[in-house]
Amino acid sequence: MASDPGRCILHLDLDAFFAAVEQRDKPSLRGRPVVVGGLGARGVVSTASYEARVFGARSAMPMSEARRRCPAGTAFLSGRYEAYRTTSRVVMEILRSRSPLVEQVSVDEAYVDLAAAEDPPGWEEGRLEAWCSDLLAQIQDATGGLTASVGVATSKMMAKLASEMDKPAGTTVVRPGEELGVLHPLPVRAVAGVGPATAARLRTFGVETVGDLARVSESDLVAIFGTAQGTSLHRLARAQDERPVVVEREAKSISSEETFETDVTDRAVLESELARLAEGLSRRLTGASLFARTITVKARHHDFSTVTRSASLPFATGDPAVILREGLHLLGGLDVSQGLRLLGLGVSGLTAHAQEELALDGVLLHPEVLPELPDVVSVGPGTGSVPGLLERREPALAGRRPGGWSTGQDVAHEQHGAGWVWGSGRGRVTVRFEGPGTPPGPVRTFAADDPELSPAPPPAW
DNA sequence: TCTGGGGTCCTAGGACCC
DNA sequence: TCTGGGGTCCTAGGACCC
Repeated sequence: MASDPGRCILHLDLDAFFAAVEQRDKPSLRGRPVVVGGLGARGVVSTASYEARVFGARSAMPMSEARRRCPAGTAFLSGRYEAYRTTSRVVMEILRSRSPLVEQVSVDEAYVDLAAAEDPPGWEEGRLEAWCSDLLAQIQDATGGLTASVGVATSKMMAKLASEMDKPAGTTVVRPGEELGVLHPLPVRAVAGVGPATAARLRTFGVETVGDLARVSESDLVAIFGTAQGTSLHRLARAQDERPVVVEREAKSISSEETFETDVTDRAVLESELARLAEGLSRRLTGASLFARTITVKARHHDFSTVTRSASLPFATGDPAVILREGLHLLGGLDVSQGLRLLGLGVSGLTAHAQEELALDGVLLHPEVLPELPDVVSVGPGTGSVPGLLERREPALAGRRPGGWSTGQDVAHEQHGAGWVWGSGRGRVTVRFEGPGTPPGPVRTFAADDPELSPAPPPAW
């Protein structure tokens, strides 16, 4: 059976979300191409506004290429993630007010189980569409004009595909029984879990569309792709997708990484960076009341080849010094002579309780004696357990941290009021004075260290 | 100035235990 | 002891998603 008419799932996707928030908060950008993403040498595009997409700018595209494609007058902004999160929360609350079963997939995307709603809209022609249009109007009203696209269908996969069919600000309903007619003409990439690699492999078998895929036997798919992916492909090609809407999932890993502006060969710099990453991870673990047993170091070489090295501790920890020492140990085993373009640190094997003691041969060993064991790190306060690291750290990072002002950032000036950073460099920063409530004002340039200029929180929504 | 950052899931081989 | 097999944990890498 391709569909269960008892299930009714809505997928909502905020249109060009980051760029739309920027255009909302900066009236001078409305109607103009806006690209949000990394502005450094190695940045990529997070979101391009629809005006920028006309010129070919796309998510995940190198920023350098987006700059080549887009005309003068395009705004290239680094993100204001606080503002995006704030607006996201507003939208998710609206969804949760409509049904208790809301699965937030990302900052701009969510599934809603409409069958679980207090007053389910049902499949009736017209009524469901009106329900969706009311939802979109409520979102637009509460967010200062942001638009979203929604799809409603009997499964997550079909709902997501439906939401993509009429963007932006569209509503598409795939009613029970209509699934295969919609699904089969689409390219295989439409199936959840089919990316470039799988699509290329399927193409070698002459499979281009989902309809083609549905004609391949399950045993052939399992032989080619393995049990999990093979059976999944077979089912999804028939629109059989029972995945439930899951309100909350427990985190399995936490990681943090940085791509350097230029490749780094200096181990002192890498170790300082690792310390910074370890401290950040520790803070996030503490914030989530979690502890981790496995530490993973990730390194991307100059040629973009990527390796990971991981090690599991006999106990769970949240201590930055423990995470760092294990990370340093793993990093020590890597060849960095050709230079690293990226260094990352991650933790997994998360548990809610610290277990900083371990049973070995029936004897309980406490952290204090762990240093005597090979390959087991010490437990000590802060980064003090790595001699000299803090001292080395600041000079090593001097001149490397971005510092200063980032384009798009919200600021306040004592005389001129609220604005945002239009551009910066050479010790100067240019600010445009405007906000969601105030029309485009003047552009003024200040010294980057002007004491009257300070970072400001994003406008509230 | 090619290629971010945060995740999830799966596979495969080896260790180790029963 | 010519020798099998299941289960689980660990590590490394790959594919995919937003």
